Amino acid sequence: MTAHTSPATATATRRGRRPGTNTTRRAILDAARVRFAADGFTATTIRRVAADAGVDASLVMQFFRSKSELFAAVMSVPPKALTRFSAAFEGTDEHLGERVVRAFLEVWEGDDTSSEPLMAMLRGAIVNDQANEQLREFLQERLLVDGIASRAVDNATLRAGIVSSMLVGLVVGRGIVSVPTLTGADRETLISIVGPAVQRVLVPPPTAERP
Amino acid sequence: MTAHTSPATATATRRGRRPGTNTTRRAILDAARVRFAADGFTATTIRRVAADAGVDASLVMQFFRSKSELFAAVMSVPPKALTRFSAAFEGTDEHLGERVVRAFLEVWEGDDTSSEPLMAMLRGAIVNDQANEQLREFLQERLLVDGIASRAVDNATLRAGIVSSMLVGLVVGRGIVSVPTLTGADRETLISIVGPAVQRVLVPPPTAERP
DNA sequence: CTCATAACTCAACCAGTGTTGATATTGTGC
DNA sequence: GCACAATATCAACACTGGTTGAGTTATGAG
Repeated sequence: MTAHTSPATATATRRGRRPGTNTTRRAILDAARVRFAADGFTATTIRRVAADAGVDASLVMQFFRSKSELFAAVMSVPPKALTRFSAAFEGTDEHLGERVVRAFLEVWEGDDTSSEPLMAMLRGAIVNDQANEQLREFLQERLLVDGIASRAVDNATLRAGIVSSMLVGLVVGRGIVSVPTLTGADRETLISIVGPAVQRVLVPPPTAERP
Repeated sequence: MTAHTSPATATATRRGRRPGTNTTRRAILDAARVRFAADGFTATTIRRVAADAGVDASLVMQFFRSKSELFAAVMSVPPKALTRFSAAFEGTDEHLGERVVRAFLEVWEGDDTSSEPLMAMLRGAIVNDQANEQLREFLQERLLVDGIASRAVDNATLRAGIVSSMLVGLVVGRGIVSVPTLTGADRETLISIVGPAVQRVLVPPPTAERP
């Protein structure tokens, strides 16, 4: 809504290269990240991103070759997030579930800037093949596997995948579907309820589990 | 891919009303259900649905007034599913979690015909407002609430929402993202792992839960 | 200074897509 | 049999949205 036909700055709609330092590429990326995270892949148009960045649409195409590549440049699992998860696995089994849930929620619902690529990935996963593959890989390999693989449990990988997908479901319910009950709950309450459940999946009690 | 310019049947591309009984409306609905469930809302075009049904696109518009209404006619939570869930709550607390998970998976991954409306709803939930609202309502009210509301637990509604969204996440991981580990696991294994976790959310042990 | 090159904008193309109005054929009630 | 409604196709409109090619202005190396 800000800049459309005539940006507020003095630059106006001049025709050629802009004077001064070169910030535009970054600006486009920022705008794209926001849009893709908020509106999803199909609902986000290049023209809109360009407008948000105060730039012509064709420039976007010149920097990134296509809409898909622009999306790919934005949608990702930040390495920070992966580190965060690995860290959650250090230490004893005792409150493992709780730690994992906390890490998950903090990473996904942290400050907007860092969670946007994740949201973009989620929202794109249904329509865009790259996002779908990225999410699959995330759920399959990158997330809890290396953490849990070292633990001596049956179906370790499966358990990791289950926990991941379930927590993604929780995030979707809060952030995309916006279920009032879920959005209304504060993080700690959520952790106190979900934590033990996740614990139960990751570290099953030795007594039961076999009918 | 089948019928486009010249359907395989003898009807050819005749101009007016077809002789015989009237099946076309149902055919359109069937085609739409399949497409919406498989490709999602935006990726599904009216022309494609029409082609699948062996019909001109404008006829689809005549029966259902718009793409959204066609989608609305297809995407839904079948009453059968709701009944199934209610039934899962009858009986003791003891294996409640297991029963709920089983009901959930059976309903969502049953024969294609009955699960397609649910899948359509899921795939549409990101792009289409109606689907989003329907899913929200499903997670919020229709699902486990009436079942769990009668039980004397703190945060009963919240717990219901948590379980629902987590199980939706599981279904998404299996059916939409197609995580190999998850798709590879058979339903009973899944139930045996997820059941206790869900149990832990719905019927928390009286001893713990307060740090 | 000069000139290649990078950073820009403009106008337009092109393919789809939802949607509509006109028309043709069949069924049905009188 | 006949008018009217229901069922069907066809052609085309309006519009969006990704993508492209040509032209315009700054930067930076030689």
